[in-house]
Amino acid sequence: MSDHGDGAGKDVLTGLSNGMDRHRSKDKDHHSHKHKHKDKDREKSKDKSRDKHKDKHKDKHRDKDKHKDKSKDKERKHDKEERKHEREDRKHSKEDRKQDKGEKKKEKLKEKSEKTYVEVKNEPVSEDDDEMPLASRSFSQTSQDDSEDDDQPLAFRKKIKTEVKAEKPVKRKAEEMVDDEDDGYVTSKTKNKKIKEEKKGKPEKKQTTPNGASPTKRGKKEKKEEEETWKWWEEEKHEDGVKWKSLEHQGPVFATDYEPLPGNVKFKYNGKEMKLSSAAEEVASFYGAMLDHDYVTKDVFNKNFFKDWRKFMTHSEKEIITDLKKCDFTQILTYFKAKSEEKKNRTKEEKQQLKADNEEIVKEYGWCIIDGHKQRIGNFKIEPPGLFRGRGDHPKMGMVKRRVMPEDVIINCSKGTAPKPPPGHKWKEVRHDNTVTWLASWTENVQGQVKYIMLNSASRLKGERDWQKYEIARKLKDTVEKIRETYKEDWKSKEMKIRQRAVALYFIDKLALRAGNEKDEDQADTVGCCSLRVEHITLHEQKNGKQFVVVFDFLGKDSIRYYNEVPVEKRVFKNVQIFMENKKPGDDLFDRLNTTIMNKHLNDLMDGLTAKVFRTFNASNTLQEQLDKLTDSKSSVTEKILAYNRANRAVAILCNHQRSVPKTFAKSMENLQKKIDAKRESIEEAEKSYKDLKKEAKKTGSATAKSAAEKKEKQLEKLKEQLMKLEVQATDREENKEIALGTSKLNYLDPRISVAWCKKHDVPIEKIYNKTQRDKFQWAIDMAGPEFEF
DNA sequence: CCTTGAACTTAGCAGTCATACC
DNA sequence: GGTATGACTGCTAAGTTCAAGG
Repeated sequence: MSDHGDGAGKDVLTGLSNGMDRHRSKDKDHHSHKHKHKDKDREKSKDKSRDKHKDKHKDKHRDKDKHKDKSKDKERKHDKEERKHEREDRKHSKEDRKQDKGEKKKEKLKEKSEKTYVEVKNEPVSEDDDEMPLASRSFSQTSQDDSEDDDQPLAFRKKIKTEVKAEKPVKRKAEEMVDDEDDGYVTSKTKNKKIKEEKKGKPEKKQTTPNGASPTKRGKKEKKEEEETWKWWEEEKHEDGVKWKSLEHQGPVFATDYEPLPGNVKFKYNGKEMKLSSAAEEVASFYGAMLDHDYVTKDVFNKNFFKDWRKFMTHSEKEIITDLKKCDFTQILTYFKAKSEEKKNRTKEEKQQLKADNEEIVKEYGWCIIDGHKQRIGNFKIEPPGLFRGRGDHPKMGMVKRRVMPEDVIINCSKGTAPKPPPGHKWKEVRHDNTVTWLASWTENVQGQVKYIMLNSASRLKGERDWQKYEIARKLKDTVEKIRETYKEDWKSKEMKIRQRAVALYFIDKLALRAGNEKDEDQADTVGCCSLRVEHITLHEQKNGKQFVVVFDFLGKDSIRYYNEVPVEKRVFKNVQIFMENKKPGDDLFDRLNTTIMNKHLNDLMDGLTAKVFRTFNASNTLQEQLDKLTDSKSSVTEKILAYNRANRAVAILCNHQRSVPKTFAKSMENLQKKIDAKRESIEEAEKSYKDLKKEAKKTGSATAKSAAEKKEKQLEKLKEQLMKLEVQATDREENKEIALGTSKLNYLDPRISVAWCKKHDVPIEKIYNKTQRDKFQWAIDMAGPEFEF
């Protein structure tokens, strides 16, 4: 097992017949309580036998068969229930840890060395058969020193760090100022004037022309010019930490005011009509509009909603409405449905008018002027109020997301250019912080996180960072072999922490796992590499003819299931065995590790290296390899594109980018199959008549018959070709049904690889990237020649 | 050191749009 | 001309990372 270099997981990468069993975990279906209970029971029995590995394995096997039965959803339910049970355990252990932290250093030290000792004792068993008796000897002997070592250098490091910090000038903080009028006045004012002039100049031209003769042509032309002119990648970069010199914008667009329901739309409680206060009605309508959605079948959702809804009720409403089950929102739903129907049926003119209105808003608020250049803003609209739709098993789903007011919003811009708040309102604050890239921000009430208005991905600010990201990934390509040697060496380390780190890094490298930060209890329970728990992996000395197989089965980001059976090096296998010893299913697999430790180590190995760089590197590298492998320069453009898509798919599989099977998938597949069958039939027919014609031509020898036969032959060929195309389409679609290509294309694949490939193989870039993507990757399209290699 | 929070990237979904197809 | 379908876009949740403060 020394194949690491090209990583397993990659043998899978043609993406065509992947050995990985990946399943989506979202449960979209309604689930009956029956299932729940069943799962619960199963779960219980599992709990009982959790310390017996054999039983556990069995259990997992059963699970897998179940997957193959396509009962993914049930499966996930099971996972969930399981987690719920074990959450308790986790809480405890977490609390223990927290307590640990709180205690005095000396005690901590003692405890630590004790723990190390325990682990050490187990060590030799597994190490013995491997190859280093040395380690086993030194391990237990030095363990105590180790723990001291462990602590001491840390203390030293800390000192050094603080010293260094003290010397360094503190990072420039925003000069948080309540708006304009003050010192920097003259300079900023003059600067602003310049900008304003520029700004004034352009839009005015723009606005006048559309009213004139040929609006569309002219508009397009100008837009093009604007977007294509700024080749920021040929300009000098900003000094460290500074994100802009000048920034001017119009502020965000707020959600439209609440529009009360018409009088004939009635909410009913306990069968009786009831007029709600405006605030309560608004929240009720959020719920009513979602009545068809799966969310409303979930207890957590309903509970959260109801609790929050009551906060918006008047006193008397609160008294009456005490049970969500007695609420009847159906008229509200009907109303919204009718409304969207109406929307669909609007006349052309109305639609056009609407479109024009929207464009007007974009023109006004969708752009900013940054360092003298007009750039598109990504999300200039403030999120409207509604019910929080967390993904997966989110404890906060259904909570009311409040309406954001100007008073909640912080504006960030150049001095003296602050946009006016909507009439009758004030901004929460106006600041001028050029060390950040956001134009406006507010704190959302459900999770308490800050939300930002930022630039579009075609902007310099985003593009530059994107470019930089890929440069770091390329740098990793040069050093990755060395890093691999290092961590392989570390598998043998006598220090548990280092071993864990090395094994985790191996997974990150080989499987492109995410780092895996710790999460709070009030978020969905998902994990990444460092936060894997014992319950997420199972070990098999032997599985499907392969040795030392680790089976990963966990919910990752967005509660997407990751399932993968991975043959690993023996040493890794043994190490994981050790990590799992004496642990409950809910315990951390890498109990000595977190993302901070991992990233710190990575940064020591290479400047700028973090866990996620491996994902970028892995993805881009894979694309390059696959393209080189799959592209036949003699083939047609269509075939080349197929090759590209396959390479892309390989990456998507590696990164576990899934999507739900499109709702219409089965149907459209059926249609396609019908087409294929029809085509087959007509081929048969054509074949028959061709034979007949040929016979006749032979018999009669007439020229007309002969040419008719030839004609038929050609037709036949054409038909066959069409059939082939359809078949390719069918397999392509089938292979793609659960895989999302977009995410990797947008976030992980160095666009220069694709651009170079297009240039080298004479494939028009439009075939690979749509307009938005071309905008985003402008820099790459401009700078990468056919010779570029990742 | 550990926790928390800010800032920025990555993610899938749902609605809309464009286009192929009848 | 209408409809079905896939592509695209907007949306916003959910990650990662870094740095500050306790």
